[in-house]
Amino acid sequence: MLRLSQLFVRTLRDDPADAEVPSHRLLVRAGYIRRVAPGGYSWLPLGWMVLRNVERIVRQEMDAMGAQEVHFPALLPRDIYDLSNRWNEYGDNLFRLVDRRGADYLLGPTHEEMFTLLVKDLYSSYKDLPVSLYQIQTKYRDEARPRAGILRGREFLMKDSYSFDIDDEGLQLSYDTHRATYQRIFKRLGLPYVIVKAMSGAMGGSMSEEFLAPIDVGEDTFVRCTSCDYAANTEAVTTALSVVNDTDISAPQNIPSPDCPTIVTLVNLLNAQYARADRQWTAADTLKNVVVMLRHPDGHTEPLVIGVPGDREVDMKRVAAQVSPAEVDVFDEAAFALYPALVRGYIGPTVLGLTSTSEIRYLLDPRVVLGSEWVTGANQQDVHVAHLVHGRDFTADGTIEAAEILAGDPCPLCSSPLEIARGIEIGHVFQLGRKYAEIFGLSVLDKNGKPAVVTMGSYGIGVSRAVASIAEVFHDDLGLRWPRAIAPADVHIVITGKGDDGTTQFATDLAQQLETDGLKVLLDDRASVSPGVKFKDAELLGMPIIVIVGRGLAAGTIEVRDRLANTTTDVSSDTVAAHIVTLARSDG
RNA sequence: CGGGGAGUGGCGCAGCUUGGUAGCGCGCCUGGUUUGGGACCAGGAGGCCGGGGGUUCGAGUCCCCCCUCCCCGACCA
Repeated sequence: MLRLSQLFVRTLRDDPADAEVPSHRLLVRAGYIRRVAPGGYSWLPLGWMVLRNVERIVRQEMDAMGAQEVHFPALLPRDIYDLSNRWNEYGDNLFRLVDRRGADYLLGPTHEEMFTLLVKDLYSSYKDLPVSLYQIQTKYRDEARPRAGILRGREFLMKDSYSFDIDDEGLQLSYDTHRATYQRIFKRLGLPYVIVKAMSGAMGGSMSEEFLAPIDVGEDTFVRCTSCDYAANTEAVTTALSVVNDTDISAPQNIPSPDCPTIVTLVNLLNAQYARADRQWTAADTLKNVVVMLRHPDGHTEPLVIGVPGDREVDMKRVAAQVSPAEVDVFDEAAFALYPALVRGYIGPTVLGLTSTSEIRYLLDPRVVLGSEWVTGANQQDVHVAHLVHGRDFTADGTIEAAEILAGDPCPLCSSPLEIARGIEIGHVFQLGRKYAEIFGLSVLDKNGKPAVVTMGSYGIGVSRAVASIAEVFHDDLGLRWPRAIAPADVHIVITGKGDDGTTQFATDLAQQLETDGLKVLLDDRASVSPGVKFKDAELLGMPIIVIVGRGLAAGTIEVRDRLANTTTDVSSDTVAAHIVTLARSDG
């Protein structure tokens, strides 16, 4: 039994000034967490109970699917991460440190390397596979911008697991098993989620899906089809390729366009001086060429021009996801000086491409379809060119999904409109393939006695982030509202009375009875605290059931509030214990 | 790394324009009165006013430099 008179907690009357999102605000105000550094939080007793409850559910389900728990150090030597090149690839997000002998160490941001080496260390036969291992570990990432309390910390608790299979069919099975387990976990946690297609990013590999909790304060943007079940992170949305067959387009025509370096000025000029008979020119008629500088993990840089329809912005997040592990830098003045072929404001496709004289890589968004005609830069100051046809007058080195995705865009599967929403990434399942196995030489002997490279999957759940996500979903104006499965206690008993009126005695007996019945009770036994304060605290702290032992006791009734359903019931003091036990064991 | 906001007892804030004894509310301690919606009275404790340099008889306040935090973007469980 938890007694509020003894519990190490202090609730705050006012919202902390530095907290914006509800989970951060309420977790601090209710005394669940305290900030100690940017992206670093201490867990106080109530918060720690919630975190451990989430962890327990995750662990139970992982064990139930047959995965086995291990535990690695967070402090890891550099050489292992040099082999996978992640000492470099991870960039500034890696916490690096040096020991007394001058040796480089890092704090693990994720543990693919360690798991791969561990399996290599112990296993050497196909008979040993498949195997899935996991750990629940504190991870460290030196995030550029930690935010929203424990939603994005620099130190956070994560369940990461890895599957090892002899062939692709096995990997698919392991992947499906993890996926199903994740669905069970999030159901038990009470977290709503959408499974979206994702980019494989810096990890390499192929099939990848994210579990997003659809919450507006989330950092991921995803699309969902309004009619079929297509859903994807905007980074991973694909555009159906099509072709225009119009052989009746005029030859390219240069048009003088002084002081028209932007799409808006260009469209205005076209309508003023080159008005077309059928309709107005729009930004969608223009081909916008955006230059970025790619910085590869080995340090070398490369310019890249991306062509998108002029009515769309380039979504740098999408670009970054597709050029990963290279990083995208802005193309600044100094860079333009190095590449005179690129005329700022008048860049056009005719001088671009790896096989052109400029040797600058040129990629097109798939919306710039083969056979379509465009107005675009003519690669000289103050000149644009019209009637330039993709495939006839210019080609590119390939396609890149770069244009921003807008609500109403057609679904790539069924062409119905897409809707856009924000979400918190609470889980990620991923077919890694053989990348790490090859790097670390993880192979086993197959049936024929020949070495076969193992194929891997990697799967993560942000445990501490799940706590924040649950708080985001389950709160109201008054405070937190924990689902029964993860609440620090099942019942919060409030005593309002003078102490000599029998309320304290009754409440204490009731608490004892409920504990005997297997419930966890938080008893507000504070003397000389006014009822108003106790009510406010009970609502803020968020136990799913609030029981008030007060003035009704004289008439033989106890007030039972269901914080989740937001209902209040007066129950006879004789039967209240049974009533509460039943309520606590119901769904919710 | 770009843009915006902010650093004053544990928490929330005022004071700065116009330099002159560091304040308010909450919380905390003591005593008393209260007890169904953040009670009341009286008395208390607690502050290198983010840091460093300057200007001045005198700086929380004016000037310069630095640091930190929060929010929005670029990056990621």
